[in-house]
Amino acid sequence: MADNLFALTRRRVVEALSRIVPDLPSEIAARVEVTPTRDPAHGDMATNAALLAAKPARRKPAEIAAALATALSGLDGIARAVPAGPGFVNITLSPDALRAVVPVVLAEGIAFGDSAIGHGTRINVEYVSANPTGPMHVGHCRGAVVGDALANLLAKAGFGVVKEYYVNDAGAQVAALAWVVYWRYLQALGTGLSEAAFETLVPGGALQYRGDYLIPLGRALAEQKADTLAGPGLTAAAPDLWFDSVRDFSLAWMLREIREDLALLGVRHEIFTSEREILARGVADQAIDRLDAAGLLYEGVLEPPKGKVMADWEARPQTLFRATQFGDDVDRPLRKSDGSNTYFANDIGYHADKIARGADVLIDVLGADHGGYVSRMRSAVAAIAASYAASGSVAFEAVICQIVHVIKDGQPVRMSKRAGTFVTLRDLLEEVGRDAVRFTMLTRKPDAQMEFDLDLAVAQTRDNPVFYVQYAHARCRSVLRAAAETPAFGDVTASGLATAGLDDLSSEPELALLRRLSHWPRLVEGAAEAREPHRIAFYLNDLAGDFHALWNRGRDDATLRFLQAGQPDATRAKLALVEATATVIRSGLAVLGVTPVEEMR
RNA sequence: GCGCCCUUAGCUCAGUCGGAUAGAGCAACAGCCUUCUAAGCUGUGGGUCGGUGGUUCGAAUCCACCAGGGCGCGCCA
Repeated sequence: MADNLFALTRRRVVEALSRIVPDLPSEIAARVEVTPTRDPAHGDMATNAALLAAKPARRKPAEIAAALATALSGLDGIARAVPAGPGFVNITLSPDALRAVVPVVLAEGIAFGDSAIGHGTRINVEYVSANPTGPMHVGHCRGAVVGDALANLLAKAGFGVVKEYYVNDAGAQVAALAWVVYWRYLQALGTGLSEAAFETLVPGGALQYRGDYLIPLGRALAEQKADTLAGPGLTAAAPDLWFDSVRDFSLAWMLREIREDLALLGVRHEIFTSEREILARGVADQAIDRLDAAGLLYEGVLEPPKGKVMADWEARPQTLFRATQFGDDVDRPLRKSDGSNTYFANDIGYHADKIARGADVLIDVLGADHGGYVSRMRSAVAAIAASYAASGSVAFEAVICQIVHVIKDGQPVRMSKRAGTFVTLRDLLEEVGRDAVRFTMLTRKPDAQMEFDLDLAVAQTRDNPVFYVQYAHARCRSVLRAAAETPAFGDVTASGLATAGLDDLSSEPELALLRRLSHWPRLVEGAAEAREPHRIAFYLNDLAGDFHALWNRGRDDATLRFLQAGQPDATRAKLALVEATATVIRSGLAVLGVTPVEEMR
């Protein structure tokens, strides 16, 4: 039996259909679907094949459906196939065909559901990429979890995945960071300089990043360097004396903090790419030169944005990239008026680097505030792929993560450091724990705003999906532990149960659970193609629901309890189902990066 | 003003490249512990899928326009 009942059945449907409609166009055949039915009265699966074939065949859908139903009815594992509605064919599988999923799951373990639809296509998933100027906060967290789960999901679906973090360590923000840390350093030394006086020295005339979190950096720097970076009398020294070392010290510190936060969240990037390094290696310049050589750059003047007040706007010639040739609304500037690169220009270099390292698809997981950036990056990737990719083309995709509103006691939490309400990722982790954070962040479509209810995330109730799914897994493990104590039940490990006879599994709630398990490979493929890891969380919630329902039916009907004293064969069949359920839950939790719970007491 | 995203039950949200009578949880009401975990389960009620047109065998889904919410709009990242 194939891993994926739906894929197998689909092949059979297409085969039968092509006999009924001999000159079936291949593009029609490609659109044939075999889907789970919404209504159990419609059987296990339905196909739209006859509806699709009707037009090219110039025959009535019902007529083709009838023929298709007849053809399918005789096949092994199909108990019944009947035409229905406007031209569907409803398929009811034999119980044996449903049961066959169990030994497959037990043999494959959490690898069950692995798919080959990715065909090894190399996908680079870039996520988090928080600026190393401050601690990670709740906003970064969603992108981190979504990106990580998406990467896991794509890997499970057979893509060759690279998880990457882009460190923006070259811009003006990093310079601003260095200035603040230097100020904290002088303070730690006990400078007599006033903050106002110091600010007159700062480029731009004002300190940024005023949060207390930089005070420890100043202290550490003071311990490490004593007063060697300060001017006479603990005043500010000339920047060329201290700037590089303070900047490097600060970057290293912040990046270490970020990596620690990510580790606590269970996120592990394979590659950290430094913007400074991209610049130092000349990657950005080279990418821009190639765009220039391709005739895609010019000096021009952009129209002022309409409907937005820009007090200091004036017409200026700039180096522009012809993004409009690739579908963007407007051409985009690559150089600031001081001649340095825009963020976009450097990012072109970075994306060129990702392509040069070998990627067929680039996915950027971005916050909602970067939504306006997508069209220009897509244009740039299309333009540079021609000269960096062996195939000459690379797809660029963006997964946009909307804002997270934190709710506590039914009220929105105001993000305020002064008020002591938490803002950082670390606080969130301490409050609800890693698994709850990850799972909860994945219970919404990425591009929909979400409310993160702190109380719900740790609640031990049905409406908390984290708990509900974990509870189902714990119950599975509990039964298996109990079974292991009765020698008459035999070997109740996964491998021991893989050979169990399953004929006893015939009640409706058991069949419903089998059906759900059989959906898993199909669900993985759909979620991966749609880049929607939240579907995994919803599936697990449904699967847990089927299991809890079966569990409770055992209260009314003793024959549905998993452990049947004196009936080792029936018990082993049920235990195999329990083990398979636990395994698929673990398979899904692994994608989400959530640890399964063995016991809840 | 322009672009992108969103609008589904009282609330929070699913809804499979267009598929059958639009689903789940919460809240409300009625039931289920002599039992492998009642931290759970079962049932009932609840909908002009923001609005109006269009495309077709079929639209919550695709297209156009409109209303409401979010994000963005040269030298920030």
